[in-house]
Amino acid sequence: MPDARKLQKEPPGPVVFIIDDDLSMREALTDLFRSMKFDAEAFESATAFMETANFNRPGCILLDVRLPGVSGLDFQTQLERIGCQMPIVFMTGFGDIPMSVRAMKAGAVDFLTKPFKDQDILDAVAAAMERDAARRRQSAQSEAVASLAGSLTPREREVMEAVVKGLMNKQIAYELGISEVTVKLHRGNVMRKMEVRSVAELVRKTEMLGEGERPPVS
Amino acid sequence: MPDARKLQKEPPGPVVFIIDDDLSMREALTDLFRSMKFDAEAFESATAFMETANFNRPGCILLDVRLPGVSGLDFQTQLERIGCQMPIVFMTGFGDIPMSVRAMKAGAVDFLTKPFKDQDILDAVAAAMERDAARRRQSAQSEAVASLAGSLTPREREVMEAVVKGLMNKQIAYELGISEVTVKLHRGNVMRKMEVRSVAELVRKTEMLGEGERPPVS
DNA sequence: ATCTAACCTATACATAGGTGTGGTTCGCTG
DNA sequence: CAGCGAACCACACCTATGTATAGGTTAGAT
Repeated sequence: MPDARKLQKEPPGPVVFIIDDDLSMREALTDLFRSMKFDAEAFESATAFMETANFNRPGCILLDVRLPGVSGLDFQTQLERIGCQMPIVFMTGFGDIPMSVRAMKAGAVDFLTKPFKDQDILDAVAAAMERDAARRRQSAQSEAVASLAGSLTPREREVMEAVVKGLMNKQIAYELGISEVTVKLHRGNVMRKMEVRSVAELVRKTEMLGEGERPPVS
Repeated sequence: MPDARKLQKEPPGPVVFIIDDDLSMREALTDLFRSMKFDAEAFESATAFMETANFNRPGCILLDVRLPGVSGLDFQTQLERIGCQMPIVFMTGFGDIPMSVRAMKAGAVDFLTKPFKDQDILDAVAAAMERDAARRRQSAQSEAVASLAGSLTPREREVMEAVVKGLMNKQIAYELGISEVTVKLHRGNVMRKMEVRSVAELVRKTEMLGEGERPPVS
């Protein structure tokens, strides 16, 4: 991750990224959200957003379906693929049902038809922020665990997996072809490095490992 | 559960419940699904469905949005409230975007606009069946665990909770105000009744307890 | 060549967990 | 009241786990 420093320095306040080709809409929305507690940044196109925005910030995206270049729906797919998990609220003046259904199936928070009331978009953004915060909590937890697990040696990892499977030391020893004392040694290291003091805690921590991750890019 | 016997006797094949006030549509869909591997049952209205259908069967619901009496969307809410978790595929000839979004947010599998191609509804139903099967697997597992846990005495349950928290026997003994030997006794009973042979397994089983349930009705 | 990390082993002791036998008490129910 | 199940305790015995000490080998880095 080459831009880790940049991410660290970002302000923690949630931001609303507005992507719409209509200038007056961008201004209206920017004003609206700044009048609330939120940061707001507006972009004219998907490419402008991709070039400028830091999409690892806490926040959400307000996305117009009809954009110059790629459509909002395709852009949603694109964001998904590069690992941007920011919740998306769609807006459209000329939409149809299949479009909205596709967006919702792909995980959109809401799909608003223009014109909408201020309250509608505020509610949608609130829901999106809530979803983002939840995902972020989950993700932070699982990264913390992954970081601990990263300090394990390969052997310790094997032992840990066997322990959470419920195997006894002697079984682990047999399976790995080593002596029971060595298993105890590794096991002790695992407990220390994973910062747990019981098998129960260890099981719960390891269960968070296969969940919150999404490889950034390839 | 007064109708448990009835549920047991139902055939296991997945069924498509079709709810549409248009007779020709009902017939066409019934024929279509019967020509595939599915059972199909058609209803003219939501009330007819509620009176006749066994909605604990594996299957899904094809629901027209515009119905005599309650709307399809309200009916969705209603089903949710009474604990019917069958996946719903909406169909409509006269829908709008907010309608489809509301349905999708409430968990609908799909929202098709009439006229649709056979393949569209077949795909949607396949997805719905898949979702139902997944939910059913999950639910069956968690019921099996709940059943095991149901055979525990109150004290054994307390001990189990303490064990999965990672407490040691002596801590459990202190917290419950009993001796350590008694804790061991209860603990042994817990392991036997829950059909596990390690704390790791026990933790995993208990983690399935607060998930798959939904009280049928009040 | 030396150092280090990762891996392995052994002995020894301490603590934790599991099982069995036997017995007490209480409250409920036939 | 007798029987039963739940909950409790104790003693004894065994197994499993944890920790510490004191080593050993190997592969890769300095």
